[in-house]
Amino acid sequence: MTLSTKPLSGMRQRLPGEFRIEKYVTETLSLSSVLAGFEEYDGPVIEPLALFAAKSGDELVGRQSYCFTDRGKRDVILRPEMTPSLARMVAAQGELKLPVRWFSNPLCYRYERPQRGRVREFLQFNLDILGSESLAAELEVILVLQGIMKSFNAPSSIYRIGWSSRRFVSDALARCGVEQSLAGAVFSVIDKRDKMKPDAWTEFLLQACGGDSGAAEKVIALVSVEALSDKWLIDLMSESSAFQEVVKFNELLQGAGIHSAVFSPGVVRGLDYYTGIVFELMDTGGENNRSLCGGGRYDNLVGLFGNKRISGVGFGLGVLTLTLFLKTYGLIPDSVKEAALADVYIAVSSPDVTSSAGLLAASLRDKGIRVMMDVSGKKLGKQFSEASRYRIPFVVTVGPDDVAAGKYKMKNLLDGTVFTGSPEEITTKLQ
RNA sequence: GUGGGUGUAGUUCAGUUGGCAGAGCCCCUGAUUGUGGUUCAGGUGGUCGCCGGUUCGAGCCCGGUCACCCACCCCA
Repeated sequence: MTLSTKPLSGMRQRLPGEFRIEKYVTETLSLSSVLAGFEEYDGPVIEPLALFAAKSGDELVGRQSYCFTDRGKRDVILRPEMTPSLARMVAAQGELKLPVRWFSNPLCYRYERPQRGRVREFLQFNLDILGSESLAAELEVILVLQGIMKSFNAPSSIYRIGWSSRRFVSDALARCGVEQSLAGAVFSVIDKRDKMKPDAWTEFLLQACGGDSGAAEKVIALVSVEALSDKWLIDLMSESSAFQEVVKFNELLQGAGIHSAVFSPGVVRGLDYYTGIVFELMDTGGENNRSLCGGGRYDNLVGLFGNKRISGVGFGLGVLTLTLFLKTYGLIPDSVKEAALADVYIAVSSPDVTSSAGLLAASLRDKGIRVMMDVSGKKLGKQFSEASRYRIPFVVTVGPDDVAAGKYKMKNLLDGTVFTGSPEEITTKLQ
């Protein structure tokens, strides 16, 4: 039986050309994080199932996870996300100086059916602040998010950061007359608003409200609110501390110049552990109908590991969805897509001088010059083709005569000129 | 888990009413035995996803199956 040439469905396999682009994306993410004083960390790929069962949500753990029993009879899971591991790491370190600002770029796993922008093994960039209760922490992570988009040269017209507050929406639903027991169902109906036809959605909402049409109408009014200055909203929420927090955060965002952030009561986020401000980053065009990034505040996650209560705020960002977004808008630089593999190619005209060519290659590399030495043994014309294909700008030819003379010819493939000189002179020329 | 689509050369895809398996690109060779991109000439490469059925004859029709893609669900 012959083995398949394909990897398992949805598993990550990158040829160099694609890997170079992914690397550009992840390195840019890291740079933006470091620029804001964040430190990188990592955690285990395999975790106890219980770590996720508590707070991540039934759908994620029950249906979309890689879980199995290991040889020690432990129920384990390939991490579907990073945040619970992060919470544990912070909970275990009594000596940590709070708040911590950490980021990571973990491979995560979800057993879902693959489609555009969604696979089973994926990189999910994470950035979090733990140990700060202040809204400044929310502001800081969104500032980093905005900085990331800037570093990719994405104009603010092509994306939108929608934000809301779980606490605010719960409070508002109660004031709209939605029973406490129905709030969860109404949450998920709100989340689907953009994906359904208005009539069908209204009907769906009415059901979720237990047939209470008065409450349903108020919920519709609530999610239709476009500005926090809306008079109906102010009347409804005047005495709500969650509303005051939302107003306050809006002022912070506006004052900090984050104009791509828009208050959207419809943003709820799927993960169960979010408790306060939540946000997501969407492509405003139609090509990528999925959020690139989602995040928010979680108050109770670290508490799972003891009586310590540490509040956190952060976001996860799909490297693959971000890459698709960047490709859609032509934001992958040509220098990344068509990077030269070396500064100079050493063409070898005869096997007799391979060692001399190697010596030259090594001495150039010692100076930090990127050198690709021919290993094909093909004739010179082919070796030049090879150099050209790799977009290498210079070719040094090594043959018996050159070795004897101690001087080599170096051709500039961009303008066709030829320079002849000793290894030292060539080094100088290339530096 | 649900629905739709596609499987033919390394790759992107044509393939007429069921009648010899095709093209572009890539790759290789040569024109040019020490100098690339362009051009020209030639060439390698296929169990038509797999199994079965109908037929004198199946890439094409029928049944099954597998794989992949897209969308839903969910989410990054």
